[in-house]
Amino acid sequence: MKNLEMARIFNEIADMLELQDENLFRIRAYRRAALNLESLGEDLEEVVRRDELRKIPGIGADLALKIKTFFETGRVDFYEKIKKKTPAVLLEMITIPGMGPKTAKLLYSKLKIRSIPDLEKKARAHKISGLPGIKDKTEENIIKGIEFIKKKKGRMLLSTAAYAANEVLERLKRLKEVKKISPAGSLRRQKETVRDIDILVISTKPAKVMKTFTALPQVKEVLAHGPTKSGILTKDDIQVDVRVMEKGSFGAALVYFTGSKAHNIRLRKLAIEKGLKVNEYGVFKGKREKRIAGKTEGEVYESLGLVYIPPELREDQGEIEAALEKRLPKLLELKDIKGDLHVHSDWSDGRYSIEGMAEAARKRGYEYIAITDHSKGLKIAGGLSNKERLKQIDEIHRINRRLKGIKVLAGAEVDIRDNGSLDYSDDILKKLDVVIAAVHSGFKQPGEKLTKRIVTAMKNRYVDIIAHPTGRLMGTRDAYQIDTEEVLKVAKDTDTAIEINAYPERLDLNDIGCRRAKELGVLLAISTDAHITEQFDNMRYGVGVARRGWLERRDVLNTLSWDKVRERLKAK
DNA sequence: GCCGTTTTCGGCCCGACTGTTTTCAGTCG
Repeated sequence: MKNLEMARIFNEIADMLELQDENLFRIRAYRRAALNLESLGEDLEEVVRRDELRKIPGIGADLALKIKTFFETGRVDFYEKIKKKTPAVLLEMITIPGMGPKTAKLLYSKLKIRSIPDLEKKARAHKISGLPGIKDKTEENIIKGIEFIKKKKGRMLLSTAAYAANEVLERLKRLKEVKKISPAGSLRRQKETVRDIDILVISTKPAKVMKTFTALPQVKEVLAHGPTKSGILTKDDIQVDVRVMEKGSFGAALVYFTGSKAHNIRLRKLAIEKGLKVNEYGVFKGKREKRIAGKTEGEVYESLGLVYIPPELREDQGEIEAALEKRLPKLLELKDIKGDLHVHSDWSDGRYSIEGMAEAARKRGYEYIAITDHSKGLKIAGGLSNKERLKQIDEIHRINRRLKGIKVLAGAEVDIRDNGSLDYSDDILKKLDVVIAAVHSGFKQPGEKLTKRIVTAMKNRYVDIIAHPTGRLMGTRDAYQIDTEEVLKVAKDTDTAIEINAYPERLDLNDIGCRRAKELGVLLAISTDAHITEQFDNMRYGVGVARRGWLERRDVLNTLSWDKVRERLKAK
């Protein structure tokens, strides 16, 4: 898939045009196109082949031609040309927080900056202060900015952000001046990774809130401290921004701070078409700017002729059109989940007994779990031999007779071997209630081979679910190069469910894949892959992915009750 | 550079904070 590469090129073109002081809207066009390529559900090359590039929002005649040429020749001439003209150091300089194209160009031309270390050296030697419009403070900020990018870790996992946000929320909630508080931003949209944490506070005493926030014990550095908006860096180098508003603006502010940016832009355009104006304070009408909405999010959407759009959909990926036509999906909710179909016990690499896991699941209100310990080939994870597997099946049957209030399915996470065959023979597989097949080796094999292994596994009549289909571990390992489209199509044909693995590092299948799966009529199973009881909590991240993928209850296998899920699994 | 049931040309989202000014440009989200 070259989708991301194409997006990167467009983003880089936008950066370079910005350095050339180009028309802002032309720059925005490149960025918008890049964003839409990043979130494209299918292989861009397929779209080229069908000659449907211009159906992608933000791709017009010019960009379509650039994409087409890129696939034909492997290069984009305009990109190569502009790149030659732009000093590479300028592109690096604008990644420093607080430094935009104007400052970067000024420093470059006046001081002949050659590299970031060179810039740092000159800043520390006070060569920068004294240039037009620049004094000591700016110089200090440049040094700080360079230090920041040196240690910058990029985006954090959603789970990390949720934890950090909660620590700040809990602290601020204790203030009597805080009337309402809500996380916003990509955290609220349940994006798989988050850059920084946005929090909205409703209070009539913003100064007090700002003062408390910037003095919290977890603060390492105050990045900004204004009357209603402040930003801090925590001791874990996580940026948290808090904005205080009055209660009549709560809904409008929450829409604004939740984003995404693309979604907000669409809302504001829609408002203009209706003679309205939207900002974080509300929706305003007429010359006298009378506020007609703002208190709740529902009110804001309604005033624009839309039904309420859940945060997870706010990406300008068709949700606005769907809301206009009142055909938004009724998204899956955590409470719809009736059980967990991928759970490990101490028979393989889990920490707790089968009963221990079952008991914890029952307490969560689940009707069932599937114990799916590893198969014999995965020795490192304590995979079960044929004999042990049969013994475990008997044991699970015994436990079921004893246990009240929850059912345990006898399952297995069966290794897909190098040739696509499975790690147990059919006469063992058929004794299991649920068979999950997964790739645990050969991650670097060519895409065709990996795809073929998974496809072959799905064609086995006993395989019910494919676990973590792309194998990615965010921050550690990229997705392997499988042909997702092919996998999904075969999943549909063979009536195999695809897993949404809810491990925060995995979230695999991801949101984009889920949406495509739904379009193709593929059933998903959201599973925690829990190795300890606490990991059952990760279900909410899996549900987050599903919601971002527009999934409804009927699209997810484990929303079915015990009887139905058993029937469904047998039917394959 | 994109886009169109008011437009194929002329629009294109909106505001806070900072550092430098003395009314605002630059940057960010």
